Amino acid sequence: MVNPTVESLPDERSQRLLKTLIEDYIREGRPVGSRNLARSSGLNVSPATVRNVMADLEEHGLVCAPHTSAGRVPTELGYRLFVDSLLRIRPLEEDDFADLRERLQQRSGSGTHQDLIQHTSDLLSGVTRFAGLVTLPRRAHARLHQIEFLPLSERRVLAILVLADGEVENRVIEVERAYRDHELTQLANYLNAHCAGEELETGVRRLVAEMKAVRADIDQLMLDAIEMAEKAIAGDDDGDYVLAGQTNLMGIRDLASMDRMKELFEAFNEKREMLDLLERCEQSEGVRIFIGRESGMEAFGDLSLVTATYGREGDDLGVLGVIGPTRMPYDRVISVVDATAKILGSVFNRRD
Amino acid sequence: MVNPTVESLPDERSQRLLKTLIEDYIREGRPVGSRNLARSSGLNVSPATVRNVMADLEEHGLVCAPHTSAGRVPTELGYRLFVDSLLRIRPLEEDDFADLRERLQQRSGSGTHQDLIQHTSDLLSGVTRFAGLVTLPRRAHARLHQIEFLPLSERRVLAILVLADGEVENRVIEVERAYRDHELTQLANYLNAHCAGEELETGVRRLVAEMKAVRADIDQLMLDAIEMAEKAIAGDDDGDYVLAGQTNLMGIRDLASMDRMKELFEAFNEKREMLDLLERCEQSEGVRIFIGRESGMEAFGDLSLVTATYGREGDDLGVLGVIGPTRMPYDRVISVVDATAKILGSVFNRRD
DNA sequence: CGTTAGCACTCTAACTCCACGAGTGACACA
DNA sequence: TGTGTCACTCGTGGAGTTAGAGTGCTAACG
Repeated sequence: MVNPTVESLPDERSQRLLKTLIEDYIREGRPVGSRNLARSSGLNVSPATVRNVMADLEEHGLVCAPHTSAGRVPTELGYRLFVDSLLRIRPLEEDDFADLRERLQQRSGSGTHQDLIQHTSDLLSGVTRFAGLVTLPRRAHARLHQIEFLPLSERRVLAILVLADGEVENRVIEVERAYRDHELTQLANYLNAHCAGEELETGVRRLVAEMKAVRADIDQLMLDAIEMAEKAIAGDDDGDYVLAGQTNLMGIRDLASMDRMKELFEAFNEKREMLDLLERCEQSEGVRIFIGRESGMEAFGDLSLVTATYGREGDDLGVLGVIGPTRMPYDRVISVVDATAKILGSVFNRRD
Repeated sequence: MVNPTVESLPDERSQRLLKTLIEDYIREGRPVGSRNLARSSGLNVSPATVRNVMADLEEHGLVCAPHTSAGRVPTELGYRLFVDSLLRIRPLEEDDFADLRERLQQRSGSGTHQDLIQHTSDLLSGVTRFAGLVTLPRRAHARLHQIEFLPLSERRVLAILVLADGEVENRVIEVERAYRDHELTQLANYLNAHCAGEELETGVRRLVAEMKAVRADIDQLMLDAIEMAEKAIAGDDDGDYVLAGQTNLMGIRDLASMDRMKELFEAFNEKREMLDLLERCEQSEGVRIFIGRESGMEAFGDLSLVTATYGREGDDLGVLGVIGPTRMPYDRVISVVDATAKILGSVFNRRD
């Protein structure tokens, strides 16, 4: 298989034809034949010429014909080359961008992260008419505002983490011995004095480091405080995501069979595989696109995924994106995903 | 339309035939003809006789023929009469019951309500191979174990409700003036002393009543405490439910079209209509069955809903059930739903 | 009078046949 | 190298056919 760069198609005309072919196919959804392609490409060539070019493209693995006497359809490789080299994405119109920001911010003031994420996912789904997808922001980088401990029973303590952005989290932790009320208050005071304003993980890690440094005057209080803190922040940071508008995917897959749909929805429910996939996105800046099976998910058949990371100031918080048919209007979806990521990032920025 | 009681079918034989017809249809899924019905009914009658009976049943609106020369299919009215009068439900085998209990309890120890409910829903879905449905337990009747207040900022206080069953809830409440730490502690102490162990609503209501009674020695502390408490418990008690195994419904609806499926899934996502429906179930004891459009939901086409309330000691906490094709094995589903409700109720009972 | 056998009729599902249109590959020619 | 042409292929959709299942009706039977 040829490396799918634009170099594999040296001549301008082939590129032009592939581009219009894919655009036409995205628009119409049926294999496009040489006559139509010749016309809509704007090139002044005959269908026969187009057929020759098509034969070349087919050899490069960029298009294929579903059967002998049908038009051509782009392959995954074709799409790949299309989005990588042929597609000109213009950023969202200023109006649309403002509209998007408006609709996202109107919910950003109040409510939990969960609400905001849900709303963002709905928004992505609503605007694109495909499925929207947003991971919950990673908490590891959340800054601690305050921590409190509440005795629940003999050996169980409730830790309450208030984060800088207003989120509150409860963790029930098991402890070795019974603590008295004032002890817990003391522990909390100690931690609040030493870790407030810091990121959860680094805060605790710094404490441990300090402890080792001044080994001399370690007292039981500090030891307990650190142990508590470690237990409290060691929450289920396994990640999760919110999916919206799955139903938009129904009836998409060209002759969408129930079985494949079922398989897909079950994959969404499992979440594990999806999270793996999304994690892979987190590593790259900007918009990332998985076409069809490139995602590595079997159930993804004719679906593609367009993602971007969102975060504040270079610090990634999570991933958002859109799942739609491989045959989707990439330019628009890409702009929307990109813009939404930027807006969501700025919302988190402001919250902090 | 005739009242669908067993009285409308005075003779034994008609009932017997309707029963076998529905059983056969549930098993096979195709219209059943007179020859087959005559045989499988066990009655020693000829197909011709059966045809005569069928004509009667059709007149009563209990069965209908999809087209002239097909067998008969039960109508919604037919199913109604079937489940109301014809169906003998034997309670679950002791083994199956124990198995169910086992599988539910293995998760009951740890975890939040949400986890338990999710698991129950999964269980219902897994055992019946249809969609499981469980509402979150109403909190109004939850008993308070402890309440604490944490200052967040000038005018915002975080209320932490620890309930008797180990659930913890956070509420951010807006207050009129800034409270100092020790004031909040005092308020919490007051409330803990006076309301612990009581149900949220009754506790506060009793406080208000007491306050009115001893109008004389009301001090500001009490006033503030009550106001706080009212704000704290006035949470979003709008209810919610957990649905599992929706995918089991795909491919059910006889020639399941994507469009109807989509409509249905969207109804599930809306939740509002579903919650209305479930609320109606809460009023009756025991198992309740909605057949097809009886539910009042358009999207429910050929689906039926079997529900039961779960709770502790006559005190309803919520509703659970199974959504499946109208053509479902009611005896089994009913037993499973009934048993699950009982088991879940006892789990909550023990937690308390 | 209820039950049964027989019969003509109806409807569906599955199959074949066929014609049409869209599109292709190959080849010869400018 | 590009173009026009021609024979060929393939999927689609409609028409016609058949087989099977099942019905309603009627007349006969106990």
